[in-house]
Amino acid sequence: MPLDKSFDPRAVEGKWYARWESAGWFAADPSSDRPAYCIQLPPPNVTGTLHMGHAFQQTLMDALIRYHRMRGDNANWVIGTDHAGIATQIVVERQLEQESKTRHDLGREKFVERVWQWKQQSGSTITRQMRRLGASGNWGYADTEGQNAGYFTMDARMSRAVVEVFVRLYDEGLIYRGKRLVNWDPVLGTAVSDLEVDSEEEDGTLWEIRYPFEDGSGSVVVATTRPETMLGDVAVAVNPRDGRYASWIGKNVNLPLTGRSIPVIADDAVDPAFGTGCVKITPAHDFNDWAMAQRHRLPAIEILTLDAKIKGTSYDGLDRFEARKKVLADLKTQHLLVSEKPYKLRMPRSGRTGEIVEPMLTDQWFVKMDSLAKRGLEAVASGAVRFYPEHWTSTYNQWLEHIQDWCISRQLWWGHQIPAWYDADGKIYVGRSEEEVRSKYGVTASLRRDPDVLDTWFSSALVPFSSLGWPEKTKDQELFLPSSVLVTGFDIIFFWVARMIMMTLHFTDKVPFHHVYINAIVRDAEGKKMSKSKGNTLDPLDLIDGIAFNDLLEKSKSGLLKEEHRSKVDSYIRSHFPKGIPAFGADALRFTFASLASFSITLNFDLNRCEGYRNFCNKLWNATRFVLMNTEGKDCGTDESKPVELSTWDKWIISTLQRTEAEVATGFSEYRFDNVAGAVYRFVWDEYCDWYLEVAKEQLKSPDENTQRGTRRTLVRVLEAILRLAHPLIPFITEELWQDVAPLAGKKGETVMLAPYPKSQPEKIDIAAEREIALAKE
RNA sequence: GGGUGCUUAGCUCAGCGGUAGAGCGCUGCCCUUACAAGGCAGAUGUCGGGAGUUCAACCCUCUCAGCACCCACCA
Repeated sequence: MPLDKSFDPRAVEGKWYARWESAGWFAADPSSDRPAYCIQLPPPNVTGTLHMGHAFQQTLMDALIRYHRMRGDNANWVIGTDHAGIATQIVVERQLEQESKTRHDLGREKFVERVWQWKQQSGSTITRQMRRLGASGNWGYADTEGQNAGYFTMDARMSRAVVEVFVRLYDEGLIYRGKRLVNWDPVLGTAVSDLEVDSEEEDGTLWEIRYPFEDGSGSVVVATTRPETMLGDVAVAVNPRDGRYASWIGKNVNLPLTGRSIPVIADDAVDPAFGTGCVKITPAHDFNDWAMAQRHRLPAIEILTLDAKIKGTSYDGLDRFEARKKVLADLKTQHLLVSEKPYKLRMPRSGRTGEIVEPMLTDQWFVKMDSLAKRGLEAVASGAVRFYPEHWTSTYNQWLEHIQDWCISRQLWWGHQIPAWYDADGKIYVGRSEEEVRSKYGVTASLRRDPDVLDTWFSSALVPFSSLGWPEKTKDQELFLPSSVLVTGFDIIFFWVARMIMMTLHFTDKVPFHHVYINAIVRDAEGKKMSKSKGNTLDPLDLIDGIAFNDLLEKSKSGLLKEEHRSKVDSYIRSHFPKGIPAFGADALRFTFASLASFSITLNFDLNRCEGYRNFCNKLWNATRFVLMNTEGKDCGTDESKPVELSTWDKWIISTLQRTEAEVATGFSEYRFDNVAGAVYRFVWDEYCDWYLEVAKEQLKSPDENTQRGTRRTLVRVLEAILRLAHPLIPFITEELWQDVAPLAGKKGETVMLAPYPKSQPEKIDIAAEREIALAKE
């Protein structure tokens, strides 16, 4: 049956994915002694949906996995999803909000139950979408929940590893608990780590406030962006070398609005050139001030509650921003407000909620980082772990060289609860379970478990070994640890990559992976960040399936609350997608990603490119159509005993194929997917289609049987090799076509995905033929 | 303040110490039975500015300018 006149991705994609998966061809072989090739998927948020960044990243991983699988490696793409503590908890809390409830109305147990329900309900979305992309993940591996979605970071098996790691680190003195100043999200009511705080420049005000000397001899003027914190001031600091103020050091000022007496102290950290050169010191609510207070043995006076309301003064109960207004007004009436100037400052906001973070003195759990970081640095310095592109090494090093202890406790309900218990005196007991704690420490009195959960990244850091069955000794750890390459975004080098390296080294003495490929960030065609409020986000599924204009418009605006965003998105869609988006198919999308995957930091996704590569798929389809029309049912030279006559053109295309195969191999080994795609593209279009097929048309008219046979043989053999060569990038179309082409080329096998990958054979390079054809082309 | 990357055709990007490349777009002609999602022909760039090294620089060095990003406690 002849092929359709043009390639229709819809007609082939669905059937082949189902076939591959049900045949079990994605699975690794745990008993094989073939070389292992393993990739750990950065586990996406279990309740998330696939975005362009995922699709890009996963295309590259799938290409690598398919390439190595075809090369005969024991390929294992370990898949899983992440419980995404804060993000997921927020989603469910918003749902509750719709019902006018808070999580406290439900209580912890019921709330967590509710999150699990949400997870069960929406948890399969992203893995379903990955399948549409053709991702040949090892779905059944580490799949404790029977959903063919790999591991889940909160499933029993993964959780066990988390507890084990926590207990061991605690016993080794690498985890400690203490009262520290931490970044606090007052709306979520939890600590967040340094990394989870983003500060952007914003418009603020710099106020100057007068603090009179106690002895009536004048006053000090301090500059501040946060006047309300003066309620917690314990000192005013000046630089010891600042001549203007030398005589003030040691004197006391009367802290306005409170009547407290506080000293003027000297500290090098004060910049004489900034503001007035005098700084108010609020140790309980500022990191700098805290450090300074430590140096001068000053007390910390807490003036904020955990929900950021003033406490312990006459402003009691006022929200921090209300308090600011009132403090300023009161200072004004007392003529103590000297000036008020607009000022740009960096506002620290919680990464998840956008709320202004408040440094807050609280009891938290920390991981001591210095020794772990040292090993992490060594692993990269020695080349045991290598970054692609290499320049990311400096980013990694810089962070590890200045690392702070990691605050791992979160005051949330969704996550791994910390395995620590307290007795009535507040004494801490850490163990794998309450039973273990009781027997280990001989405790009989009542114990209360620490209510906090762990930072989501704590469990993510363990994935390279926890997904392979740790703490048990497993064959899989021998085979698949270290994994071959980690493909991920630069934004999580600190959050995740560095922590995996440190944790995996610490617990297994192995690096988690040999290579780290840092992929580009996907932007829109103009290089702008994709964001929902701009309307320039693309849904990978819409590129595969296509979407009508009206549906796209509605979809892009859904969930947008602000009218200004809605109208902006409206006009963006109207101008950029007046006809919606045509269906390009998964192969075209994948090929586009690969083609754009150079080593640059951003990938500007251009729909026109995608269209070009859909055309490429169509070209391949039609080339196959031509070959089939001319070879099916005819003698293609499968019988080696029959003589064939190969023309210079035949020898040339075979020779050029060898070069292309070598180019592809180099591209894969360097993670230059753009070069892989480019080599395939040029060979198929510029050489095979534009030249060889045209020449073959003539050769097939030759009266000589042997020439005809040789031409047909070359046509099908080269095409069959092309299909295998291109399969890692465009799996669906190549599988569909290979089924028809392979038998003509004398190849057997159920699927192209397990056929051997073409390997360049230098002996088939024919320089004379190449030279001759180069001339002929001119 | 520290660090990283970028600046090449209208757009998005490759590139190499030795005569400037791709895709898309553009111009003209072709519905020639594999493909109009196509074919053939064609136009387009003092490779950000300046200086240096070299027989030779888009590529190496220095410097200036602009853009982007990351980290950091200037109130």
